[in-house]
Amino acid sequence: MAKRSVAEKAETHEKILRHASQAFRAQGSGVGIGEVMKELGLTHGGFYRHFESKDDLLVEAITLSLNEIADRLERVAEKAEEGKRLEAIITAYLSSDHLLHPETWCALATLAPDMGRQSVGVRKQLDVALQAYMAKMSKYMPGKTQQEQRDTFLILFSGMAGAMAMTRAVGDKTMREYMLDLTRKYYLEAFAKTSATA
Amino acid sequence: MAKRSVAEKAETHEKILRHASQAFRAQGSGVGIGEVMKELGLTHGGFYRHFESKDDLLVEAITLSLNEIADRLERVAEKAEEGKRLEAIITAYLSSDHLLHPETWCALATLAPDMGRQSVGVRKQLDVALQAYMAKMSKYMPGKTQQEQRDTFLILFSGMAGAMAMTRAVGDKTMREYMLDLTRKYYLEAFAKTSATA
DNA sequence: TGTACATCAGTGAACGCGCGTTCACTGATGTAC
DNA sequence: TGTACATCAGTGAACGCGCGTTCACTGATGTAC
Repeated sequence: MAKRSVAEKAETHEKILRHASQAFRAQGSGVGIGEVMKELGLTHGGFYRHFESKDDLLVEAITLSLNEIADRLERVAEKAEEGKRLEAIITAYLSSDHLLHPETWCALATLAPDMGRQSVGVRKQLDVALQAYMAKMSKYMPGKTQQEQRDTFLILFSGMAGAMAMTRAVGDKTMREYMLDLTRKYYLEAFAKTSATA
Repeated sequence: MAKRSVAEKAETHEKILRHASQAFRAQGSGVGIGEVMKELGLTHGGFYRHFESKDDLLVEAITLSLNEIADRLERVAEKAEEGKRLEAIITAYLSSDHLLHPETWCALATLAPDMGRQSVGVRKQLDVALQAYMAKMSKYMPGKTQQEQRDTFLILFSGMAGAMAMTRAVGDKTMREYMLDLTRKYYLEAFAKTSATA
């Protein structure tokens, strides 16, 4: 209707971003601008006062998603006692809550193939977000050097994201629960064995 | 133009299916019917003489894709000498060829999240294709019982599919190659260690 | 084997719909005096 | 502090485009006699 205050504009910007980040995770990067705006009680035309293009929104939304999940897992890790932090991360990542709520969890499990199909410009920006995800998580990974910790992050998180994606691809509910339990046990055993190892 | 012979119809049907199966893997399930038909020198209207709907095509195309990749990996395994078959499968799956040619390789690495967003009816049919994939591959998996072999398939293939999807999500070429090598070494070490273990 | 006719693969226009983006307009906000 | 005016967040129509699906039409194929 009319001009808004600086605070109101920032609020709207964030509402669009947060809602889009959830919508993309839930329904894929094909979600339309009109739909996102409509669900916020706005019309599509106003979108361009906040973002340059849909690609711009996609980059910002995925970046936010990855920051969110990194912070979330960091909180999970910090709540756990020393020595059980990796275990806590794996248990949270491969949880029923993650399976059933793609919109608030890891964007890699829902958008990795979509990310791979973006333009070079978009992917360069997404690389930054991925690096940040890795930087935040790798301190909880086993390994003698930073490089080893990063390697472990790449192996573990790509594996867990694949497990989550494939579990969601399965239609049969019993099979889904089975796969989730199975992979959680595997990653706990392979990466967070508190006993033995040395 | 006019009616075609039975053989010609079957040929067209297969051409549509094969081309769609590659297009979906390369560009995602959003690829349009018109585009698929156009690339075969046909018009969109004729599509419905061969498939009931786009969902029908998607199910058949993903089923074909999964059959194709299972057969391909089976051939790779059979060519390898006894005891090195799993190693051959992992090496082929996490190869540069797979990374660079999503259209002829595993549909799980490109379409798993899309599969998870389909209707209940579509997913029931996709479950059958996934089961067939597992049935063909699990005989090459380590494990004392069929159940153990299937469990290993689920863990290994969801992990490798995730590794491939995340590697493709990375824009930087050096980083991509690094991730591919890293994950290939990990899965070989973790699942196909020919030495030791017993 | 030859003829008449039903079948139906493929065409291309049309359906309603949604996409990303642009733009003239509105009116409250923020600013310059 | 009060007034005049430029700014611009948000609206809603319009742009060209592509989507999945339907349908009247065409003419070669396959079949019934």
